[in-house]
Amino acid sequence: MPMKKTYFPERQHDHEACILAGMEHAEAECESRNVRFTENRRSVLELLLADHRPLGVYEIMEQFDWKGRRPAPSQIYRALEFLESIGLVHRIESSNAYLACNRPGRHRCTLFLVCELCKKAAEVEAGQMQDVITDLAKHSGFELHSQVIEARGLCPECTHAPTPDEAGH
Amino acid sequence: MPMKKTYFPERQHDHEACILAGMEHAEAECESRNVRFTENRRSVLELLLADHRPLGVYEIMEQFDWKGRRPAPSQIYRALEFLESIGLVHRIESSNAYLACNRPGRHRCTLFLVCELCKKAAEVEAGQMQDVITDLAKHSGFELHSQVIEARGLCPECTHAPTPDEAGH
DNA sequence: TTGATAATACTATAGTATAACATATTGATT
DNA sequence: AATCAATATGTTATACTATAGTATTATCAA
Repeated sequence: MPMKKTYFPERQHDHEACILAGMEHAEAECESRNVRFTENRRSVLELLLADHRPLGVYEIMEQFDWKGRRPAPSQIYRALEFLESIGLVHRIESSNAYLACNRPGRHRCTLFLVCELCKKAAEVEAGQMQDVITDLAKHSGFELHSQVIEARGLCPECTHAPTPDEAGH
Repeated sequence: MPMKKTYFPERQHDHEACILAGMEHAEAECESRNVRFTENRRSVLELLLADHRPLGVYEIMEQFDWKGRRPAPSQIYRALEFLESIGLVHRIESSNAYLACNRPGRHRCTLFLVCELCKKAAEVEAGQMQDVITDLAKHSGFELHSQVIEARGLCPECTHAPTPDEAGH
Protein backbone atom coordinates (compact mmCIF):
# COMPACT_ATOMS: atom_id res chain seq x y z
CA MET A 1 0.00 0.00 0.00
CA PRO A 2 1.47 3.30 -1.10
CA MET A 3 2.17 6.16 1.24
CA LYS A 4 -0.72 8.46 1.82
CA LYS A 5 -0.35 11.34 -0.54
CA THR A 6 -2.74 14.13 -1.18
CA TYR A 7 -2.73 15.29 -4.74
CA PHE A 8 -4.38 18.50 -3.63
CA PRO A 9 -2.12 21.50 -3.05
CA GLU A 10 -0.79 21.71 0.47
CA ARG A 11 -2.27 24.55 2.46
CA GLN A 12 1.02 26.43 2.67
CA HIS A 13 2.74 25.41 -0.51
CA ASP A 14 4.81 28.01 -2.32
CA HIS A 15 2.16 29.15 -4.72
CA GLU A 16 4.34 31.64 -6.55
CA ALA A 17 6.86 28.93 -7.29
CA CYS A 18 4.06 26.65 -8.34
CA ILE A 19 2.77 29.16 -10.89
CA LEU A 20 6.26 29.90 -12.12
CA ALA A 21 7.04 26.24 -12.62
CA GLY A 22 3.86 25.82 -14.62
CA MET A 23 4.71 28.73 -16.86
CA GLU A 24 8.25 27.53 -17.39
CA HIS A 25 7.05 24.10 -18.29
CA ALA A 26 4.59 25.60 -20.76
CA GLU A 27 7.33 27.72 -22.24
CA ALA A 28 9.52 24.69 -22.77
CA GLU A 29 6.68 22.62 -24.13
CA CYS A 30 5.77 25.22 -26.73
CA GLU A 31 9.41 25.64 -27.62
CA SER A 32 9.89 21.95 -28.19
CA ARG A 33 6.71 21.64 -30.24
CA ASN A 34 7.56 24.74 -32.16
CA VAL A 35 4.22 26.41 -31.51
CA ARG A 36 3.61 29.97 -30.37
CA PHE A 37 3.07 30.82 -26.75
CA THR A 38 1.29 34.11 -27.38
CA GLU A 39 0.08 36.72 -24.92
CA ASN A 40 -3.49 35.43 -24.91
CA ARG A 41 -2.48 31.88 -24.29
CA ARG A 42 -0.01 32.96 -21.67
CA SER A 43 -2.60 35.03 -19.81
CA VAL A 44 -5.19 32.30 -19.81
CA LEU A 45 -2.72 29.76 -18.53
CA GLU A 46 -1.51 32.14 -15.84
CA LEU A 47 -5.04 32.64 -14.59
CA LEU A 48 -5.61 28.92 -14.45
CA LEU A 49 -2.31 28.23 -12.73
CA ALA A 50 -3.08 30.90 -10.15
CA ASP A 51 -6.13 28.96 -9.04
CA HIS A 52 -6.33 25.32 -8.11
CA ARG A 53 -10.00 25.31 -8.98
CA PRO A 54 -11.12 24.56 -12.51
CA LEU A 55 -12.36 27.86 -13.93
CA GLY A 56 -15.26 28.38 -16.28
CA VAL A 57 -14.65 30.37 -19.44
CA TYR A 58 -16.68 33.32 -18.21
CA GLU A 59 -14.82 33.31 -14.94
CA ILE A 60 -11.58 33.53 -16.88
CA MET A 61 -13.00 36.33 -18.98
CA GLU A 62 -13.87 38.39 -15.94
CA GLN A 63 -10.43 38.03 -14.46
CA PHE A 64 -8.80 38.81 -17.76
CA ASP A 65 -7.46 42.34 -17.70
CA TRP A 66 -6.97 43.23 -21.30
CA LYS A 67 -6.02 46.86 -21.57
CA GLY A 68 -9.25 47.92 -19.95
CA ARG A 69 -11.53 45.93 -22.22
CA ARG A 70 -12.63 42.35 -21.81
CA PRO A 71 -12.04 39.66 -24.40
CA ALA A 72 -14.88 37.82 -26.09
CA PRO A 73 -15.69 34.21 -25.17
CA SER A 74 -14.29 32.89 -28.39
CA GLN A 75 -10.90 34.33 -27.62
CA ILE A 76 -10.77 32.42 -24.37
CA TYR A 77 -12.09 29.27 -25.99
CA ARG A 78 -9.40 29.46 -28.62
CA ALA A 79 -6.65 29.82 -26.08
CA LEU A 80 -8.07 26.92 -24.08
CA GLU A 81 -8.37 24.74 -27.14
CA PHE A 82 -4.75 25.38 -27.87
CA LEU A 83 -3.56 24.77 -24.32
CA GLU A 84 -5.61 21.61 -24.09
CA SER A 85 -4.29 20.30 -27.38
CA ILE A 86 -0.77 20.29 -26.03
CA GLY A 87 -1.72 18.97 -22.62
CA LEU A 88 -1.21 22.10 -20.56
CA VAL A 89 -4.84 22.33 -19.57
CA HIS A 90 -7.56 19.77 -18.91
CA ARG A 91 -11.27 20.16 -19.27
CA ILE A 92 -13.39 18.90 -16.38
CA GLU A 93 -16.54 17.68 -18.07
CA SER A 94 -18.67 17.48 -14.98
CA SER A 95 -18.02 21.15 -14.20
CA ASN A 96 -17.74 22.68 -17.66
CA ALA A 97 -14.48 24.13 -16.48
CA TYR A 98 -10.75 24.08 -17.12
CA LEU A 99 -7.82 23.15 -14.93
CA ALA A 100 -4.15 23.89 -15.49
CA CYS A 101 -2.12 20.72 -15.65
CA ASN A 102 0.30 20.73 -12.76
CA ARG A 103 2.06 17.48 -13.48
CA PRO A 104 4.69 18.05 -16.13
CA GLY A 105 4.92 14.43 -17.31
CA ARG A 106 2.08 13.30 -19.49
CA HIS A 107 -0.20 10.85 -17.71
CA ARG A 108 -1.27 7.66 -19.33
CA CYS A 109 -4.66 7.89 -17.70
CA THR A 110 -5.90 10.55 -15.35
CA LEU A 111 -8.51 10.58 -12.64
CA PHE A 112 -9.69 14.01 -11.57
CA LEU A 113 -10.80 14.47 -7.99
CA VAL A 114 -13.16 17.41 -7.69
CA CYS A 115 -14.09 18.84 -4.29
CA GLU A 116 -17.74 19.75 -4.12
CA LEU A 117 -17.15 22.19 -1.30
CA CYS A 118 -14.05 24.27 -2.05
CA LYS A 119 -14.18 23.37 -5.76
CA LYS A 120 -10.48 22.62 -5.99
CA ALA A 121 -9.47 19.74 -8.22
CA ALA A 122 -6.52 17.38 -8.32
CA GLU A 123 -5.24 15.07 -10.98
CA VAL A 124 -4.21 11.57 -10.10
CA GLU A 125 -2.31 9.18 -12.31
CA ALA A 126 -4.52 6.13 -12.72
CA GLY A 127 -2.71 3.83 -15.11
CA GLN A 128 -4.52 0.77 -13.75
CA MET A 129 -7.78 2.11 -15.05
CA GLN A 130 -6.49 2.40 -18.56
CA ASP A 131 -6.12 -1.34 -18.80
CA VAL A 132 -9.59 -1.98 -17.45
CA ILE A 133 -11.20 0.48 -19.84
CA THR A 134 -9.20 -0.75 -22.78
CA ASP A 135 -10.29 -4.30 -22.02
CA LEU A 136 -13.94 -3.44 -21.53
CA ALA A 137 -13.92 -1.49 -24.77
CA LYS A 138 -12.21 -4.28 -26.65
CA HIS A 139 -14.65 -6.88 -25.37
CA SER A 140 -17.58 -4.87 -26.62
CA GLY A 141 -15.99 -4.18 -29.98
CA PHE A 142 -15.63 -0.51 -29.23
CA GLU A 143 -12.79 1.47 -30.74
CA LEU A 144 -11.58 3.62 -27.87
CA HIS A 145 -10.48 7.16 -28.62
CA SER A 146 -10.53 8.90 -25.28
CA GLN A 147 -11.99 8.73 -21.81
CA VAL A 148 -13.28 10.91 -19.03
CA ILE A 149 -12.79 9.85 -15.43
CA GLU A 150 -13.90 12.23 -12.73
CA ALA A 151 -14.68 11.74 -9.08
CA ARG A 152 -16.72 14.13 -6.98
CA GLY A 153 -16.59 14.40 -3.23
CA LEU A 154 -14.65 16.20 -0.52
CA CYS A 155 -10.96 17.03 -0.57
CA PRO A 156 -8.82 16.25 2.47
CA GLU A 157 -9.17 19.72 3.96
CA CYS A 158 -12.90 19.95 3.47
CA THR A 159 -13.40 16.46 4.85
CA HIS A 160 -11.96 17.53 8.17
CA ALA A 161 -13.44 20.96 8.49
CA PRO A 162 -16.32 21.27 6.11
CA THR A 163 -17.39 24.70 7.30
CA PRO A 164 -19.01 27.21 4.94
CA ASP A 165 -15.88 29.35 5.42
CA GLU A 166 -13.78 27.08 3.31
CA ALA A 167 -16.07 27.29 0.38
CA GLY A 168 -14.82 30.75 -0.40
CA HIS A 169 -11.19 29.99 -1.18
CA MET B 1 -11.45 -13.84 -21.16
CA PRO B 2 -15.20 -13.27 -21.35
CA MET B 3 -17.21 -13.85 -24.49
CA LYS B 4 -17.32 -10.95 -26.86
CA LYS B 5 -20.45 -9.06 -26.10
CA THR B 6 -21.55 -5.79 -27.53
CA TYR B 7 -23.43 -3.66 -25.09
CA PHE B 8 -24.78 -1.68 -27.99
CA PRO B 9 -28.22 -2.62 -29.29
CA GLU B 10 -28.13 -5.27 -31.98
CA ARG B 11 -29.05 -3.98 -35.39
CA GLN B 12 -32.27 -5.97 -35.56
CA HIS B 13 -33.25 -6.21 -31.94
CA ASP B 14 -36.94 -6.02 -31.11
CA HIS B 15 -37.08 -2.35 -30.39
CA GLU B 16 -40.74 -2.28 -29.42
CA ALA B 17 -40.16 -4.95 -26.82
CA CYS B 18 -37.12 -3.09 -25.63
CA ILE B 19 -39.11 0.09 -25.05
CA LEU B 20 -41.93 -1.83 -23.42
CA ALA B 21 -39.60 -3.61 -21.04
CA GLY B 22 -38.09 -0.29 -20.05
CA MET B 23 -41.49 1.19 -19.33
CA GLU B 24 -42.58 -1.81 -17.35
CA HIS B 25 -39.47 -1.73 -15.28
CA ALA B 26 -40.01 1.96 -14.61
CA GLU B 27 -43.58 1.29 -13.63
CA ALA B 28 -42.51 -1.36 -11.14
CA GLU B 29 -39.70 0.78 -9.81
CA CYS B 30 -41.99 3.72 -9.11
CA GLU B 31 -44.55 1.42 -7.59
CA SER B 32 -42.05 -0.09 -5.20
CA ARG B 33 -40.65 3.29 -4.22
CA ASN B 34 -44.10 4.70 -3.86
CA VAL B 35 -43.45 7.67 -6.11
CA ARG B 36 -45.64 8.92 -8.93
CA PHE B 37 -44.99 7.97 -12.53
CA THR B 38 -46.80 10.92 -14.07
CA GLU B 39 -47.54 11.69 -17.70
CA ASN B 40 -44.60 14.06 -18.04
CA ARG B 41 -42.16 11.63 -16.59
CA ARG B 42 -43.60 8.83 -18.63
CA SER B 43 -43.35 10.77 -21.87
CA VAL B 44 -39.77 11.82 -21.27
CA LEU B 45 -38.73 8.29 -20.45
CA GLU B 46 -40.54 6.95 -23.51
CA LEU B 47 -38.67 9.35 -25.76
CA LEU B 48 -35.38 8.35 -24.24
CA LEU B 49 -36.14 4.64 -24.47
CA ALA B 50 -37.12 5.04 -28.10
CA ASP B 51 -33.64 6.21 -28.93
CA HIS B 52 -30.37 4.57 -28.03
CA ARG B 53 -28.65 7.90 -28.28
CA PRO B 54 -28.41 10.16 -25.29
CA LEU B 55 -30.74 13.08 -26.01
CA GLY B 56 -30.23 16.70 -25.08
CA VAL B 57 -33.02 18.45 -23.24
CA TYR B 58 -33.93 20.59 -26.21
CA GLU B 59 -34.01 17.57 -28.45
CA ILE B 60 -36.48 15.98 -26.05
CA MET B 61 -38.52 19.17 -26.02
CA GLU B 62 -38.84 19.18 -29.77
CA GLN B 63 -40.01 15.60 -29.90
CA PHE B 64 -42.41 16.16 -27.07
CA ASP B 65 -45.92 16.37 -28.45
CA TRP B 66 -47.88 18.03 -25.74
CA LYS B 67 -51.35 18.79 -27.00
CA GLY B 68 -50.01 20.99 -29.73
CA ARG B 69 -47.82 23.14 -27.52
CA ARG B 70 -44.28 22.51 -26.45
CA PRO B 71 -43.19 22.22 -22.83
CA ALA B 72 -40.66 24.60 -21.29
CA PRO B 73 -37.11 23.44 -20.56
CA SER B 74 -37.70 23.33 -16.85
CA GLN B 75 -40.47 20.82 -17.27
CA ILE B 76 -38.13 18.46 -19.02
CA TYR B 77 -35.37 19.09 -16.52
CA ARG B 78 -37.69 18.27 -13.68
CA ALA B 79 -38.75 15.01 -15.22
CA LEU B 80 -35.13 14.11 -15.92
CA GLU B 81 -34.08 14.96 -12.40
CA PHE B 82 -36.76 12.67 -11.09
CA LEU B 83 -35.92 9.83 -13.46
CA GLU B 84 -32.25 10.17 -12.69
CA SER B 85 -32.83 10.17 -8.97
CA ILE B 86 -34.36 6.71 -9.13
CA GLY B 87 -31.84 5.36 -11.60
CA LEU B 88 -34.03 5.16 -14.69
CA VAL B 89 -31.99 7.68 -16.61
CA HIS B 90 -28.30 8.57 -16.68
CA ARG B 91 -26.70 11.83 -17.57
CA ILE B 92 -23.77 11.68 -19.97
CA GLU B 93 -21.54 14.53 -18.84
CA SER B 94 -19.39 14.68 -21.90
CA SER B 95 -22.44 15.17 -24.12
CA ASN B 96 -24.76 17.17 -21.86
CA ALA B 97 -27.35 14.57 -22.67
CA TYR B 98 -29.49 11.89 -21.11
CA LEU B 99 -29.74 8.16 -21.70
CA ALA B 100 -32.47 5.79 -20.58
CA CYS B 101 -31.08 3.05 -18.38
CA ASN B 102 -31.61 -0.23 -20.15
CA ARG B 103 -30.18 -2.52 -17.52
CA PRO B 104 -32.78 -3.16 -14.86
CA GLY B 105 -30.36 -4.16 -12.10
CA ARG B 106 -28.52 -1.30 -10.50
CA HIS B 107 -24.86 -1.23 -11.44
CA ARG B 108 -22.18 -0.79 -8.85
CA CYS B 109 -20.07 1.21 -11.26
CA THR B 110 -20.88 2.08 -14.83
CA LEU B 111 -18.74 2.88 -17.82
CA PHE B 112 -20.54 4.61 -20.67
CA LEU B 113 -19.33 3.97 -24.18
CA VAL B 114 -20.30 6.82 -26.48
CA CYS B 115 -20.01 6.50 -30.25
CA GLU B 116 -18.71 9.67 -31.82
CA LEU B 117 -20.21 8.78 -35.18
CA CYS B 118 -23.74 7.47 -34.69
CA LYS B 119 -23.96 8.98 -31.20
CA LYS B 120 -25.43 5.85 -29.63
CA ALA B 121 -24.29 5.02 -26.13
CA ALA B 122 -24.03 1.82 -24.13
CA GLU B 123 -23.63 1.21 -20.45
CA VAL B 124 -21.17 -1.35 -19.25
CA GLU B 125 -20.91 -2.74 -15.75
CA ALA B 126 -17.40 -1.96 -14.55
CA GLY B 127 -17.21 -3.12 -10.98
CA GLN B 128 -13.44 -3.51 -11.15
CA MET B 129 -13.08 0.20 -11.60
CA GLN B 130 -14.96 0.99 -8.45
CA ASP B 131 -12.25 -0.59 -6.34
CA VAL B 132 -9.51 1.26 -8.14
CA ILE B 133 -11.23 4.60 -7.76
CA THR B 134 -12.12 3.96 -4.16
CA ASP B 135 -8.51 3.12 -3.42
CA LEU B 136 -7.09 6.10 -5.24
CA ALA B 137 -9.52 8.37 -3.45
CA LYS B 138 -8.74 6.86 -0.08
CA HIS B 139 -5.00 7.22 -0.60
CA SER B 140 -5.38 10.89 -1.30
CA GLY B 141 -7.69 11.48 1.63
CA PHE B 142 -10.60 12.21 -0.64
CA GLU B 143 -14.13 11.42 0.47
CA LEU B 144 -15.71 9.91 -2.63
CA HIS B 145 -19.33 10.74 -3.37
CA SER B 146 -19.77 9.86 -7.00
CA GLN B 147 -17.92 9.31 -10.23
CA VAL B 148 -18.18 9.84 -13.94
CA ILE B 149 -16.62 7.33 -16.32
CA GLU B 150 -17.17 7.83 -20.00
CA ALA B 151 -15.35 6.54 -23.04
CA ARG B 152 -15.57 8.07 -26.47
CA GLY B 153 -14.83 6.31 -29.72
CA LEU B 154 -16.56 4.17 -32.32
CA CYS B 155 -19.25 1.57 -31.66
CA PRO B 156 -18.94 -1.87 -33.27
CA GLU B 157 -21.12 -0.97 -36.24
CA CYS B 158 -19.42 2.30 -36.96
CA THR B 159 -15.99 0.76 -36.61
CA HIS B 160 -16.72 -1.57 -39.50
CA ALA B 161 -18.60 0.73 -41.79
CA PRO B 162 -18.00 4.27 -40.72
CA THR B 163 -19.86 5.83 -43.62
CA PRO B 164 -21.65 9.16 -43.26
CA ASP B 165 -24.91 7.24 -43.76
CA GLU B 166 -24.75 5.70 -40.36
CA ALA B 167 -24.46 8.98 -38.63
CA GLY B 168 -28.10 9.68 -39.27
CA HIS B 169 -29.68 6.97 -37.15
C1' DT C 1 -63.54 19.27 3.02
C1' DT C 2 -59.63 20.74 4.48
C1' DG C 3 -54.89 21.07 4.52
C1' DA C 4 -50.19 19.44 3.46
C1' DT C 5 -47.37 17.77 -0.12
C1' DA C 6 -45.96 17.05 -4.63
C1' DA C 7 -46.10 18.19 -9.33
C1' DT C 8 -46.97 21.33 -13.05
C1' DA C 9 -47.27 25.62 -16.04
C1' DC C 10 -45.26 29.69 -17.21
C1' DT C 11 -42.07 33.57 -17.73
C1' DA C 12 -37.80 35.24 -17.44
C1' DT C 13 -32.99 35.05 -17.26
C1' DA C 14 -28.35 33.09 -16.48
C1' DG C 15 -24.56 30.41 -18.13
C1' DT C 16 -21.96 27.85 -21.78
C1' DA C 17 -20.30 27.42 -26.57
C1' DT C 18 -19.71 28.20 -31.54
C1' DA C 19 -20.14 30.34 -36.30
C1' DA C 20 -18.62 33.55 -39.47
C1' DC C 21 -15.84 36.91 -41.24
C1' DA C 22 -12.58 40.73 -41.19
C1' DT C 23 -8.03 42.03 -39.68
C1' DA C 24 -3.45 41.56 -38.14
C1' DT C 25 0.84 39.13 -37.04
C1' DT C 26 4.47 35.84 -38.00
C1' DG C 27 8.03 33.83 -40.39
C1' DA C 28 9.78 31.63 -44.46
C1' DT C 29 11.01 32.72 -49.35
C1' DT C 30 12.31 35.37 -52.90
C1' DA D 1 12.93 44.72 -48.05
C1' DA D 2 8.63 42.82 -50.42
C1' DT D 3 5.63 39.08 -50.95
C1' DC D 4 3.00 35.24 -49.60
C1' DA D 5 0.99 31.53 -46.90
C1' DA D 6 -0.11 30.23 -42.53
C1' DT D 7 -1.42 31.27 -38.07
C1' DA D 8 -3.61 33.91 -34.62
C1' DT D 9 -6.64 37.63 -33.23
C1' DG D 10 -10.72 40.92 -32.92
C1' DT D 11 -15.58 41.44 -33.33
C1' DT D 12 -20.38 40.60 -33.77
C1' DA D 13 -23.95 37.70 -33.61
C1' DT D 14 -26.28 33.69 -32.32
C1' DA D 15 -27.09 28.94 -30.68
C1' DC D 16 -27.27 25.79 -27.03
C1' DT D 17 -27.74 24.44 -22.05
C1' DA D 18 -29.61 25.27 -17.44
C1' DT D 19 -31.90 27.45 -13.49
C1' DA D 20 -34.76 30.77 -10.66
C1' DG D 21 -39.07 32.14 -9.16
C1' DT D 22 -43.82 32.38 -8.76
C1' DA D 23 -48.53 31.01 -9.46
C1' DT D 24 -51.47 27.22 -10.10
C1' DT D 25 -53.16 22.54 -9.97
C1' DA D 26 -53.39 17.66 -8.64
C1' DT D 27 -53.09 14.01 -5.08
C1' DC D 28 -53.98 11.89 -0.97
C1' DA D 29 -54.39 11.33 3.85
C1' DA D 30 -56.63 13.06 8.12
